[in-house]
Amino acid sequence: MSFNRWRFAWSGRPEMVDLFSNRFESLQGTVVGLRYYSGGVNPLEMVSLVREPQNPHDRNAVMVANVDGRQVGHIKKELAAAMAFVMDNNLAKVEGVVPYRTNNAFTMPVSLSFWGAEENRPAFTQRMAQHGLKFDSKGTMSKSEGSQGGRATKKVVTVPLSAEELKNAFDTLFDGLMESQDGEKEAAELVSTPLLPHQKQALSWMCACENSSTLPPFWEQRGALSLTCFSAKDSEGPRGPTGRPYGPGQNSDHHCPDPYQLPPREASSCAEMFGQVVEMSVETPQVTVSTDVQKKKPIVLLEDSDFAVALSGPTSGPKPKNKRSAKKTVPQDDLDIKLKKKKRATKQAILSKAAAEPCISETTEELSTRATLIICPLSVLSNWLDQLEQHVRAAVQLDVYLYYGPERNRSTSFLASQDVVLTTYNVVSADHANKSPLHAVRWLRVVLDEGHVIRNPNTQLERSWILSGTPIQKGVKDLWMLLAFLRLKPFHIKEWWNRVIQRPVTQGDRTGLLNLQTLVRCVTLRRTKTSTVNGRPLVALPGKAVCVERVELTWQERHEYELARSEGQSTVSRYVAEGTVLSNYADVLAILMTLRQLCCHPDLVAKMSASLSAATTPAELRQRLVEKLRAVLASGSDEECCVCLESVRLPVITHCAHVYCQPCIAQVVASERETARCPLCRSDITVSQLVEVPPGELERQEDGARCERWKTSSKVETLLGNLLRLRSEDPSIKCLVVSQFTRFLSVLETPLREQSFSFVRLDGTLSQKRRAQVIQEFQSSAPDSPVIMLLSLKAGGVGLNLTAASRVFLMEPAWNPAAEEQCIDRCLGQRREVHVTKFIVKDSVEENMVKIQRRKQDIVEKAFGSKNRPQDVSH
DNA sequence: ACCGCCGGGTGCC
DNA sequence: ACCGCCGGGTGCC
Repeated sequence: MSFNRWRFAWSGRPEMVDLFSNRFESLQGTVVGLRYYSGGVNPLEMVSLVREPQNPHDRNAVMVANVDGRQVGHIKKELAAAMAFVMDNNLAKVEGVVPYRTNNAFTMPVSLSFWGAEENRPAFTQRMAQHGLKFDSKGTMSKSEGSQGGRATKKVVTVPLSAEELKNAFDTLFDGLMESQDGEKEAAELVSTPLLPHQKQALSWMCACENSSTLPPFWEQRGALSLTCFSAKDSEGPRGPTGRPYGPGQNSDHHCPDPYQLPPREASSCAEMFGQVVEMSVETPQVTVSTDVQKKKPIVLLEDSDFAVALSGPTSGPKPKNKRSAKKTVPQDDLDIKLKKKKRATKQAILSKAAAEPCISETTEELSTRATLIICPLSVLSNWLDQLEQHVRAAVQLDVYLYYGPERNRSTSFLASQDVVLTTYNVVSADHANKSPLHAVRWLRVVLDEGHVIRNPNTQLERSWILSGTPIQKGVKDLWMLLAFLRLKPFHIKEWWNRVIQRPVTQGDRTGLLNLQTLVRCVTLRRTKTSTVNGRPLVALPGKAVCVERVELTWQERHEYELARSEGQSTVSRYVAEGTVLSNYADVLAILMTLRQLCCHPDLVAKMSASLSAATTPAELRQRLVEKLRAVLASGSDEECCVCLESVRLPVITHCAHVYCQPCIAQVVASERETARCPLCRSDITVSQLVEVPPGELERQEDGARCERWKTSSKVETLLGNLLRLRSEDPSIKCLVVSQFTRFLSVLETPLREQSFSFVRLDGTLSQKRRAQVIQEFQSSAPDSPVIMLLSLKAGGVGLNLTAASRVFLMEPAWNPAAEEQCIDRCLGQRREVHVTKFIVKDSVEENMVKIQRRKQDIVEKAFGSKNRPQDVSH
C-alpha cells in the first residue's frame, strides 16, 4: 500500500476506535448459568458482554455471548451489579476473554478488561470500589471474586510497533498472497477464450473458496497464531432444550435470544466463516517511486461451477433452475477494468460464502436464484458487457441483463431468471430508497466491482466477491466495510473487528497487526502485473513506445522565459543565502510554476503581486495570500496537499504561504497539543489564520483570461504539427492530449476548432455523469466520433478506460512521474501498441523536473516524519 | 456442584 | 434444642 493511503492508519487519532481506548483494569469474574445455554467457548476465546436491562430476574443482568453471538451465560450477579452501572453510564466498555476452562460444567471464569476514556477513570474506580472491587497500583484486582486471579491475567508485555514498522507492515500487507497455490482449473466450455495459467490458478482458488466447507488455514491454525480468541465452531453444539424453558413472563427482547427459538445449527457452523479477497494488481509504494514503475494489469475471473448442489443448505431455498452449466470466465487479457487509480492501483476481489442467517431468513420472502449480480461503477459497465460478449462462446445463450435506465425490468422473477444481472452502484442506491427488486432476490453470487465504494452492505447473499484495486483508502477501517459486506464471521460485527484488529492496530500492537495480516492473507488473492506463476510473468504487456520531442522556444518566448528565470533565480539565491528556502517553499514552487507555464503558453501565467514580505498591513497580507492561492488554483496545476498527498481539495493558504486542503490542515492543527506548526516550514499556524479564496473570484479570473486575443506558442505548434501529420496518415487515429494545466487545455481548444478536429475534453470539473458520456463518445468507433481527448492529468478517477487512443501526447513533464505512467496505462488496451510523445522544452526547467521532484518528495517526507512521531514534535 | 447454601430433621454415648 | 450436627434438596440472571 502506498505511503499516503496508509497515512491515517498509523498517525493515530483519526482512526482511533473511539474514546474507549485506555485500559482501566482487568479482573476476573465468573460466568454462571452455563447449563441453560448452548453457546460454547474454548479456552482463550473472546466473549462479548451484553447488558440485559430487561432481564426479569435482575435488572443488572449482563449476558455473556461467544463469537458466534450465542449466549454462554450470565455474569455473576454481584459483579454484574457493578458492571451494569459502568456499562449503562458509558464509563467503560468491557471485553471478556475466557482464560481457561475448569472442569466445572456450571460456571466458567472470564477475564474482563475495562476500556474507557481517561476522564472516566476516577468514576469507574470509585464505582467498582463501592462494589468491593478494588484495584491496586499495579492494576491487578484485589479482593473478592478473584480467588484464582493469578492464573487469569497473564499480562503480555509487548513492545509497541513504531510508526515506521507499521507503515512497512501495511505496505506489505497485500504482498505475497497466494504464493503456493498450485491447483489449476480449466474454464468452462462456454468460455471461448483459453485461460492463461494464472487464470486457471485463480479460478481453481475461487472455486475452492465457493465450494469449500472446510476452514481456511486461518481458522485451523488459530491456536498457533495469535488469533486464538475465536471459536470457529460450537464445539459442544446446541444443548437442546434440556434446561428449563423461559417462564411465561419472559419478554422477547431481542438482545436476549431465546435459544429454543433458533433452528438447529448445521453441524459445522464454521463453514459459514469463510471469505477470500482477490487482489488483482499491484502498486509500488510511492515512497520508492522509480523509473521502473510496475505494470498494472487488472484481472478478473468469475466462475460458476456446479457447486450449487453441493452447497444447498437449509436456507438456500430452491436450487438450480436447470442443469445448464452457466460458466462465465472473463480472462484478464481484455478485461480492462480501470480502477480508481490514485497513485497506484491494486485490484482485489473478496469472496465469502455468506452465512445462513437464521434470524433474517425467516423475515424476508425472497426469490432464490442461481443468478450472479454484478454491481460496478457506471464507467465500467460497458467493459463488463464487452467482456461477457467477447469471451462467451457465441453458440451459448447466456442471459445477461443490464439492469439500468428508466425502463429497466423490475420484475423479480425476471431478474431471478437471468444468469447475470449487471447494474451500477447508483442504481442500487436509487432503488434502495424504494423497494428494490434487487434486494428481493436472493442471489447466488454478488460481485462488487470497485467494491471499496460500498457503504451499506445489506444484501443477502450466498456468496459474494469484491473486486477492488484500493481496498484501503484511508485506513484499516475501510476493510471493515468489505468484511461486513462479506459477512466474514465474526468480523462483520463491529465489536470483534474493533477488538481484534482495529484498536490493536491503531495502538501499534503487534498482535493486532498479526491478526490483520493473517486475516488478509486468508481471504485475499492478489494479482499484480509483475506477479509470476511458476517463475514466469503473468502478462506480457504490449509495448508502449515513449519518445521525447524537444521543443525550441521562439526568440520572443525565450526572452520572456529568461526574464522570469533570472528574476526567480535571484529570489531563490537570496533564500538560499538567508537559509530560508524551506519557509519560502511556496514561493520557490510558484517560481518554478511560472517557468513551467511559460514553457507551455504565456497565457497560463497568472499575474502575481510581489513577495509576501512586502505586505505591511494584515489586510494587505491577506490580499496577497488570496492572490497567491488563486494563482496556484487558476493554473489548473496538480498542486498536492502535502498532508494527504492528493490534489488539494477546499484549498486554504497559511500565513506562511503554504497551500493545503482545509480539512487536512485543520486536522494537523487539532492534533498538535500546544501550538500547531506548518508541516512544511514549521511556522506557527492557527485555523483562524487560514485564508480561503472568496467564492466567485476564481471564475472572474478565468473570464478575464478568455477576453484576450488568442495567440499560439511553440509547444502548441509542435502539438498541432503532430496532430495534423497523424490525421493525414490515418484520420481515425485517436489521441490523448494530456496536461496538468486545465487552462492549457482551454488554450488548445482554439486551434483544434480552427483545424476542425473533433475533440472532447475531460477534466476534474466534469460531473460523473458527463464524464462517463465523454468517455463513451471518445471510445466510440463511429466515423464522426471525436479523435482527440483533452485530458487533465488529474482527472483520472474510477474506471477511466481510454483504450480507443493509440497516441498520447504529454504536454509537459509532471512532478510525479507515476501520475504520467498511470495516465498512459489507462489507454493501454491490450491489443495495440501505444505511442507516447513527451514534449520537453529545451534548456528549461522542464529538463530538470525529475530532479526537482525528488527534492520535493524528500521535504514532504521529512515533514511527515516529524509529524507522525510524537516524540519528535518538540524537535 | 467432588462445591456452598438453605432449611428440616434431629439430638448422650 | 433460643444450639450444633447431619444429610437431602438444590443451583444464573
